Amino acid sequence: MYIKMATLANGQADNASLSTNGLGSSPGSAGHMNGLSHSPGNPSTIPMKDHDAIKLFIGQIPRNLDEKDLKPLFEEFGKIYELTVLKDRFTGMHKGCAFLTYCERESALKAQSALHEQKTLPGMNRPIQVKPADSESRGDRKLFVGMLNKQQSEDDVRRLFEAFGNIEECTILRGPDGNSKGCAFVKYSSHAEAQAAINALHGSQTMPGASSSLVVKFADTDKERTMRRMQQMAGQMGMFNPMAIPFGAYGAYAQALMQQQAALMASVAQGGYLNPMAAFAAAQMQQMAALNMNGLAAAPMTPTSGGSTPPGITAPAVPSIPSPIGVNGFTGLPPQANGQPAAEAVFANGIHPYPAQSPTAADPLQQAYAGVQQYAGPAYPAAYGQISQAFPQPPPMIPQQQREGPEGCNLFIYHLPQEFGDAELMQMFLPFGNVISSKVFVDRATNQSKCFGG
DNA sequence: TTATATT
Repeated sequence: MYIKMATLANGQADNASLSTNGLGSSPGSAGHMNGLSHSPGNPSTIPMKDHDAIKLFIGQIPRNLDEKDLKPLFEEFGKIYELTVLKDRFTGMHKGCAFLTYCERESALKAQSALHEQKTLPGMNRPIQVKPADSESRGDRKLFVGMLNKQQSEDDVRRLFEAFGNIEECTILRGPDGNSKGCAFVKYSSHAEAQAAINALHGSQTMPGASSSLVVKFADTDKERTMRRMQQMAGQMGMFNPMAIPFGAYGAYAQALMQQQAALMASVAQGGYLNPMAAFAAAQMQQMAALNMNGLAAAPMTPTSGGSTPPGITAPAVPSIPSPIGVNGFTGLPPQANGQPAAEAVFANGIHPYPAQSPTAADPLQQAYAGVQQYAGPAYPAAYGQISQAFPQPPPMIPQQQREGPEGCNLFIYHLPQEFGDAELMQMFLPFGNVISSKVFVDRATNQSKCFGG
């Protein structure tokens, strides 16, 4: 009864709160099933929470701790209403954080002041985070601040921003060595404060040593962050990396497998054994599905948000641009990942594969490799071997009958004409010597040539 | 020059 009345008094009444049992709050949805929470049904055992209870976000949790391990730590501060470790929706992988709601608001406040950044759980190198979950507050209030002087401290940044509102958090982004990356996050109590800071400070000054004036803007949304990560990853491995093929073709299968293999996956990932491609694929399988894996064209990436257009991937629509055929060694890694551009030996078409002296300068998505390089090793070595660790019985991602020549004799060819098949490919290269095998990669869905092969 | 996570 108390709850029902309190709920109504608070103006929060909805259908749920007026349901037959009078319970105004229902914790979580499916998520709480695995968590620690009350068992509905027996009134005498139903824990009730304050109508103004605070849902806390707990961060920096070792991935080997689950709800029952965490419970004792937090019970010190009061009766727990709900405790849920966050897990990846597909892989089940522990995300290293949790949500915690106490029955009483006061318990949450006590826990926050006693624990937030006050201790570090075993195996973590940052202190535990205990603070109201994002869902508890509304609106964009976190700013990204760029073009700071690398010497500036959190206090310096606070001083710069405090005039515009109450700063809840201020963090300088630092590399592993502790050096500032010249940017920071500043979180205000409200959106209005954040906006005021943007209006007053963005572009207002240039810090010593910075290459342009101060940047003050709302921090990236999730979607933007994901896009950024994909771009970075794409740049690191190169969009022509043949390793992309198995993931593209078997993405759905891999995804299903990953659910079954969640535990193994998690431990492998924690151990750091997955290569970037595999880790990327595991983490971003969802997003990857929307991508055309050959990297030339991309499906429109959710142009739903009214915000800024996601940069990068969709921009260079190469297919309409005729490109010279390129021939490249299968190294399993993109050329730029090998450090120096590999042997600039023979270029069949005379076009240099890289922008002169500056392989890193160009947009990786626009780097159309064209040239001949030696095959550094067996096909698909790097990732195939390691993926096997995560997939004990990997699907036949690579045609087993595909023949591979001796080391140094295998070539990766791209920018093939659409109509090229295996035979044409072989024909083209026969004049240069005995061809053991030729294979043009074909999109399984469309049966269209992907315009590259080996 | 966008982090260690936010059902």
